[in-house]
Amino acid sequence: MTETPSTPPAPQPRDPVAAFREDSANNQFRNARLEKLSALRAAGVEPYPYRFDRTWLAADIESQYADIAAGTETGLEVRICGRIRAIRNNGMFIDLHDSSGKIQVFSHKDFLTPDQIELVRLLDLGDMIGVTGLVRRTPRGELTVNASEVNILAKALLPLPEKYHGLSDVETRYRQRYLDLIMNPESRDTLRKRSLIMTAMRNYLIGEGFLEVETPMLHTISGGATAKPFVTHHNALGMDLFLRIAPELHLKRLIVGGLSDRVFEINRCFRNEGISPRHNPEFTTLELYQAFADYTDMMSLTEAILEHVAIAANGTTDAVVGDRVLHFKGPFARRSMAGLVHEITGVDFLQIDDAAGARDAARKLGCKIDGKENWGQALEAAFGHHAEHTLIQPTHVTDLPRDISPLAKVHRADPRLTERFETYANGIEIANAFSELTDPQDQFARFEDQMHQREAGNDEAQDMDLDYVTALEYGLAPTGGLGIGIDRLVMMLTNSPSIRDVIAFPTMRPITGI
RNA sequence: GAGCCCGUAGCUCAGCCGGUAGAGCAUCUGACUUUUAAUCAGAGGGUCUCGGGUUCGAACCCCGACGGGCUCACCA
Repeated sequence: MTETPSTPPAPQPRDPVAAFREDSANNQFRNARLEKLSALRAAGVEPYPYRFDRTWLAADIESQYADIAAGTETGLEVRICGRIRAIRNNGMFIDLHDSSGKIQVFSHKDFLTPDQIELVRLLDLGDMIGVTGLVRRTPRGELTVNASEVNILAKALLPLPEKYHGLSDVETRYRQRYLDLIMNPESRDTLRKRSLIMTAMRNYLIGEGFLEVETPMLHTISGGATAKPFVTHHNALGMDLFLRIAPELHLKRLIVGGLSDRVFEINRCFRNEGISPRHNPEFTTLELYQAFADYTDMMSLTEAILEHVAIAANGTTDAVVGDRVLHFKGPFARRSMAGLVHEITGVDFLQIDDAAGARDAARKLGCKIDGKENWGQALEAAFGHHAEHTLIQPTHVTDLPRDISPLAKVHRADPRLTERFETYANGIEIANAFSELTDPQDQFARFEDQMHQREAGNDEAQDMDLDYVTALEYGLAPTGGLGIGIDRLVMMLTNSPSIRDVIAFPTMRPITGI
């Protein structure tokens, strides 16, 4: 009997701490910089000091002296600080980058003590330094600070990526975002714009009388959306908890309680689903609820919010996405889901009465149908397959089926539909809103229907939330609700092809280190 | 979860039909004090992601693993 061809022996994982120590010790760049670090300390210079009094940002100096002629001395003494991004002529010229931009530093023996010249000799690309000196424009036209004092603020032990081609490896850019941000101005711009967008959104809503609130991330019942949750465990309670898939049910409880007639939350949701250029396991949403309003009010509000944040991001309601320009200027087109499908495919689902007929119709339209779909799911499938990707300019797709909208009020004109809309742009959904279902008995029945769907194998069906039904039994005012996917909105307003570009630290598999 | 593609120096990339590793920048040494991707001369730097296999010989061919990208599925 010959030896059984066994699976190859599992590679021994390296102890990551030992590996870090070993790799560091063998790193020629790091060792060269460690020697300079020692030389600094030997000269009495602390390479990691506590603070620096900055008086100017690079961009402010530039705008202040944009018009002075080459060769002009300003007489203004500034204290600037930032990261060394280029060294020319043996340290005589240093490009210093701060959060606002770049400025050149001139370090010459005429202005610096011999000790300071020695310190400059020990500087490397990537070091953080502070510089004191007079501003002038060189004969070659470069705005420059004539250093009279140089302070090291942080010695960099590792070299930066190459100055010309920069860092382009997408994996490194996402894993080591700090490097990406140092090297790629467009990454900084995108994440800064994200912050502007969120601030503008908050300010707008607060100006409209909305109260910002926080609701639980840890849920005992996974509700408010149809999605698979992450499960975690609380040791002291001895129970599993779900990371929330949506804040919806808690926010509406706050409306019931009268905390405010208008509440909103901008925060994270978690869904245990696939990762793609448009999906990250954790993502950020705006959800807001406005008492005494319905879904038509939400359409206007959606338009107002998108207009407002588009201008905050880009100064215009036009957003360039690839080779297209999206116009975030209301009013957006309003198209019913069934109407769109009818127009595009010629099939009018409203003329089909039963689920089996709807499934047949969807199947004939090329949709993947497994036979368990109800009428609304079949219509949704047809919409997803044929209509969704055609919606380039912002469009409210209205009157979604009741079957797929367990938290929305039945449409006042057609019991198969709800007063719900989703806003699409560039072929993807960015907003979802409805006249909230406020009838507790109807809500209870909808939850029961969801439970039946779950029993039938739909693991994304929502759980019964009896406390939420109880809240409704105390009376929820007519309420309009709206959710906006912040990440996707930021993608559109920053022309980012991947959701990972608009999330500072997107979810990545760890490096195993074998 | 499936399919396709990718992984070479710190970074950006070459590496042909399988013959034993290259460039630029960066680093180090020297020259040079008004540069702008500074320049010039020299030097060092590699477990070719990892593990098997085929072969006299593998960065290259085959199998597997790991990581990433795109597409699809699911969804926002």
